[in-house]
Amino acid sequence: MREKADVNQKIFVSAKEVADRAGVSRSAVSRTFTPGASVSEETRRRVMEAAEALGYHVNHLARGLMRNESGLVCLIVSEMDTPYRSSLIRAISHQLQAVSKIAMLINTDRSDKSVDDALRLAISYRADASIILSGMPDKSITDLCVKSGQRLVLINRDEEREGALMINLNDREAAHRAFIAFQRAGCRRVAFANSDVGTPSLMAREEGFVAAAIEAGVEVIVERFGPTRYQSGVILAQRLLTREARPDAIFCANDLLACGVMDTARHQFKLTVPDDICVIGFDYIEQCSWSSYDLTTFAQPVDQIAKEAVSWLTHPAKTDSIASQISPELVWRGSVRGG
Amino acid sequence: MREKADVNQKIFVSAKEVADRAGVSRSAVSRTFTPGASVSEETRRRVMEAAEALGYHVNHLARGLMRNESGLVCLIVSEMDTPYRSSLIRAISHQLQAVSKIAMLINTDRSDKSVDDALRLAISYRADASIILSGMPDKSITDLCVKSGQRLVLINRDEEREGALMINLNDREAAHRAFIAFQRAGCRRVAFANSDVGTPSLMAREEGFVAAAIEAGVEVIVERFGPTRYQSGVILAQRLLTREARPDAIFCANDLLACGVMDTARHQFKLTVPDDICVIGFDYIEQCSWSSYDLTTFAQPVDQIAKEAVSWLTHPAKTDSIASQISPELVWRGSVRGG
DNA sequence: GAAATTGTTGCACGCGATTGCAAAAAGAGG
DNA sequence: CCTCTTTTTGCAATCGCGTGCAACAATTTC
Repeated sequence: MREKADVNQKIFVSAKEVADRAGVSRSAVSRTFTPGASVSEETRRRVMEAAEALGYHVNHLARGLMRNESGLVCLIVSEMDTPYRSSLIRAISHQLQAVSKIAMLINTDRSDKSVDDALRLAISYRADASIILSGMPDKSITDLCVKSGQRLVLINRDEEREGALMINLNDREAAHRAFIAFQRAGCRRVAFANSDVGTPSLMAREEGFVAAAIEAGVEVIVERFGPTRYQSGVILAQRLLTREARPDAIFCANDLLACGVMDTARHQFKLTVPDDICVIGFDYIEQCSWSSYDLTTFAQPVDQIAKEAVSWLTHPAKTDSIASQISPELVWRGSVRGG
Repeated sequence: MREKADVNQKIFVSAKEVADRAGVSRSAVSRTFTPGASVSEETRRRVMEAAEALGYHVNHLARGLMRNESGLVCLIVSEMDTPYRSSLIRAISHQLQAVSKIAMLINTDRSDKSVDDALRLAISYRADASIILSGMPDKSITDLCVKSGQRLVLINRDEEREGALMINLNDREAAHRAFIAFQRAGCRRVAFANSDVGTPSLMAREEGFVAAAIEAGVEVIVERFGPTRYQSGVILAQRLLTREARPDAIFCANDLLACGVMDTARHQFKLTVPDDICVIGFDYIEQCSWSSYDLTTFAQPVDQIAKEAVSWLTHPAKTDSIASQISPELVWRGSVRGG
C-alpha cells in the first residue's frame, strides 16, 4: 500500500523498550544517559546492559528539542575544495568534535542570498551556532540569529554584525611587511596581483600594499582578474610580465594566485625565482612548501582561528560584539632574495 | 541564579505563536509549511504573513522526530583537507543540498574505532544515511545501521557490507592501463610508488600494476612508505632513484605522491620528465594540471560518484547490497612520452 | 527507636512539530 | 432551497526524550 513509507521506515529502538527490558521506568533510562543525574549503580548497570543488547542510542533530535540545544554548528562556506578553506574546515570540525558538537556543512555560491538561505537552514535545525567563512548575510538575518540565541562567528568577513564574534587577520599590516621584504631584497618595481572578486580581506591586502609603497615613494602596479585560483594567477602573470616595465616583485593576494604566477613566470617567460622576480603569497597552503614553489608567504593560523571560534561558542559572550585581530606570521622561504 | 542557562537560552518563535497572530490553529501553520497539505489560499497568506513578521522557521528537529526523517546525512572522512577528499566532499554536499538534505561532517583518525564512533553519532542524530570515505566500520555497527533503516554508502572501501551501496573504482584495470602506457612510451624499468597504509584501493592499484608487468614478463620495483602525501613521494623517489638500476617509469598510488616524486626527480636528481623518467598518478587533483606538473593521471569522477551516492539515497534499494564499478579515465598529459 | 537526612525512582507534563479523524464550511447540481 | 460532494479546519494523539515533584527507601543522627 505505502511502499515509499515502507522503504524509508526507520525503526530505532527507544528508551521505552530499554526500560521494559531492564525492568525499570523510562526515566531511569533517560537518567542513565544524562551525565550528573541521580541513578543507583545497580539500575545503571542493568540499563546499560539492556541498551547494549538492543543497540539503543539516545535520540539527539529529541534531546535537542528538550534541552533547546541541538549540538549542531553550521559551517557556511563557498568553494570548500580550495586548500586554505578545506584546512580551515578540517581544523574547525576537529575542534567542534572535541567539545561534542558536530559540524553541518553548507556550501554556498558567490551570492549573499545563498548565505541567507544557509543561515535560515541553520535556524531551522536550531543550530547552536553558525560560522561563516564566505559571503556576508543580510543584517536582518543575522539579527534574527542573534535574537534567537544562536551564536555567530564571522571569519575574515570585515563587516561588523552585532552580537557576533569576528576573527580577522591584520591584512594591512601584513601587506606592509610584504613591501618591506621586497625593499630589503632590493626590488625596484613592485606589483600586486589580485583577484577581482573584491572580498574585504583581499582588498585590505591590496590597500595595505599600495599604501606602503606610496609611503615609501615607490610606484606600484596593481592587476586584478578572476577568482582567487591558480588559473587567474596565470592570466595575471601574463598581463604583468608583458608590461614594458616588467615588475621584479609580485605580492599575490593568496597562495593559489602565487602558484599560477610563479609557474607562468618560469615556464612561459623563462624567468628564475627569486633572481629575476620575487614572489610572496598569502595563506600558507601546503602546496607552497613543495619544492617546485618554496614560496615565502603569510601563514594564516587555521588552528588558532578554529580554537578561538569554538572556544567562544562554549563561553558566554562578554560584550555585544567581539573582534579578534590576528597577525599572520611571514614564513620565509626561497621565493624572495635575502631573508 | 542560573547564569549558564541564561546565556545559552534560545528563544525561537514557535508555530503556536504564529497561529495566534494569524488567528488560526496550530495545524494550519503546520500545513502551510508542509508541501501538498490542504490549506486554503486565504489562510496560507495570513500564516505566511505572521510567520514573516515573527521570523518563524519550522523546527527541523521536531519535524524529524515526527516524520522519522532528519534530513541529515553523515559524511565520515579522515584527512579531509587533502585535495581529492575535499573535492569529493564538496561534490557530495552539493548533491545533497540539491535534494534538500544536509551534510554533517565527522572527521576520523586512522583507526576503525573512530569510524565506529562516528556511525554511532550518526545513529544518535537519526541521520537518514551515512557515507563513508575513510576507514571501515565494524560489521556489528553497520548491521545496526542497516537494521535501523539508515542508508549506508561505502566509497572505495572494497570490503562488502550487507545492505550498503558500494562505489568502487576499477583500480586493477586502471593499473593495467598504466603499465601499457609505460610500455608504449618505451620504458624499460618500471616501478610502483605506494604508501604503506595499505588501504584496499591502494593495494589493488599495486597488485594490478605488478600483475600486468608479470604478465608481460617485465620486472617491477615496488616501494612503500608513509601516508599518501607529498612528503612520502619525496622519500619514495629518493629510495627509487638511488637504486643501481634506476627506474625510468614510476606509477604512483595517488597524485600527491606523484607530485613529490616528480619534484624530487627534477630538483634533487636533476632528471627531466618525461625524457629521463615517466610518471603517472591517480585521482586527478587540480594541482596535477598546474604547469609545474602537467601530470598524466587517472581521473576519479567525483561528480559521478557523488551523484550515484545521493541518488541511491533517495531511491529505494533494489537488492540487498549493490556494487557500482567505475572505470577511471586516463587523462594524458606531459609526464609520459608519446600519448 | 524515632526523626532527620540523603539518595532513588516513577509519574506526568512539556518540548515543537505532524497527521488521522471528524466536524464545519464551501461549492455543485437539480 | 435542499442534498451531495469536496475542501478546509481544529482537536487530539503521537514522536522520544528531559525533568520537577512527590513518594519511597536507605542511611545517619540523636
